[in-house]
Amino acid sequence: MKSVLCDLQDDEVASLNSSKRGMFFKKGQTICHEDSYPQNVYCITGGMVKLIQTGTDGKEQIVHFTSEGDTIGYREVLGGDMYSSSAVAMEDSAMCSIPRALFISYVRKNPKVSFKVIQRFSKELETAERKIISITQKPVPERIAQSLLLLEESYGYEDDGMTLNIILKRDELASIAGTTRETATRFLRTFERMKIIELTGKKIKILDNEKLKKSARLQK
Amino acid sequence: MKSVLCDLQDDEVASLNSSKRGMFFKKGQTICHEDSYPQNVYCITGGMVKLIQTGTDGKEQIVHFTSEGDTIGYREVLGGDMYSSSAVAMEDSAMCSIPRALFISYVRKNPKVSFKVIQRFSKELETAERKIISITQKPVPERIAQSLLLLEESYGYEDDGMTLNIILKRDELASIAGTTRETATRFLRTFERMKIIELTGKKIKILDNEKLKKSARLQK
DNA sequence: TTTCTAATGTGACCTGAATCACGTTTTAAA
DNA sequence: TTTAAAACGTGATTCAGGTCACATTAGAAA
Repeated sequence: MKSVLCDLQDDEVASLNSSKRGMFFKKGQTICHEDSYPQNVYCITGGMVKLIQTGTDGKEQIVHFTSEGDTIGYREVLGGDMYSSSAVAMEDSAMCSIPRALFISYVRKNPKVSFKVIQRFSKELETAERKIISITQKPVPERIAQSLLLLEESYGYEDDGMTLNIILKRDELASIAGTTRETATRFLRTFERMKIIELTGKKIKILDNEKLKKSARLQK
Repeated sequence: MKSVLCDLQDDEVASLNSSKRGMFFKKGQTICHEDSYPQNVYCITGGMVKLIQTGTDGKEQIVHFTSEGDTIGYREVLGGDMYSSSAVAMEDSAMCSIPRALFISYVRKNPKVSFKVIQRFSKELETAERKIISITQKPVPERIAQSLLLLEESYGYEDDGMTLNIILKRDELASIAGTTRETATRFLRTFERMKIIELTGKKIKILDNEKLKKSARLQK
């Protein structure tokens, strides 16, 4: 197990192994519900899971993607909050659950683990803040370009070295960029016409990384 | 000192007191610059400080307000990052600085302190995520109402129990709500006409808290 | 395979809010 | 107290992007 718990001591690893429980979710299934009380922290051992929040009018907004090695619900468990987002399997996914109290005790008792959590939170906070700026100040096409770069960073390429190694529906991509399905489609098409990307079904091939970066105006 | 460091051990408090340095900033002065390397963590002992990020076109976006008891720069120090925002004194402000390495060692060595940091980060993350949803999904007037409620929560009222105990320029309020000065003005006026608030100079008096909450559509 | 449903692409239209422009008021400085 | 600069209010205008409507395609189920 990579992630925050990789610095546990031997006896703790043993106790963890006996307490954790393997689980399996089919594509589309919900792992945990927004606004429910977290009983467990989930470590994804396979597949891909999206964290979504439901907005005012029921529109879903993607908060995060998580995949193998990521942990779900630890923010809420450590903060003592309800789940702030629902976790939904985007493909058949496997994970193991760790009881809430146990997870907390690991974090509390292991300075190394604590510090790792701190560093992770710190990164997440930075990302969130950047996203706020981006959404309030950048026009949609830039945000889409930026989202593509984000996906590149997180999931990398397929063997051809150009095709993004993740498959998203248009609404999902739209949700990352903070726009609508239709608008996302339109600008993806624009990028395609500009020979920056190539679309084949849901696959996105990045033809011109430089231009894409330019389109995202990523000075920083 | 409230805040994250209140659980230090005696000898640490002593060492802290000898290492920390009092500082004073005049209104408008910059305490630390975005994208510079953080040498210190600052604890505000008086006054009020805004954290701002500069967007693509140089437009400033307010990320946070901080006042007495708050700490500036610990996110960056703990994450090992550059300052992600500049801190600017909104009024004459006093603070004390703690050297970076010292602060880190306090956090690393004290499980209680670590855990407090974790909880604080957790809260901040939740707030940030909520803000992202809000900005992408709520129209401006709702966001303004929400911003007012946020200010109420953070700064409370003056002695009359109705006037917000913080003074902001229109652009600052606009920046919190993620809009422009003009638009902020307009909707504040609208709220005033609806007898929800009353504006006297920069002072904002909340006449009808219920209606305000309704305007923010704060189901959650 | 066929059938049904979900996902997608695209044009037409509409609107919320940004931008522009400018007069007025407030604040700070001299 | 005068003066200059910053902050504010408000109307007119513009436009990015959301919404709607519908045709097309892809995927899943039967």
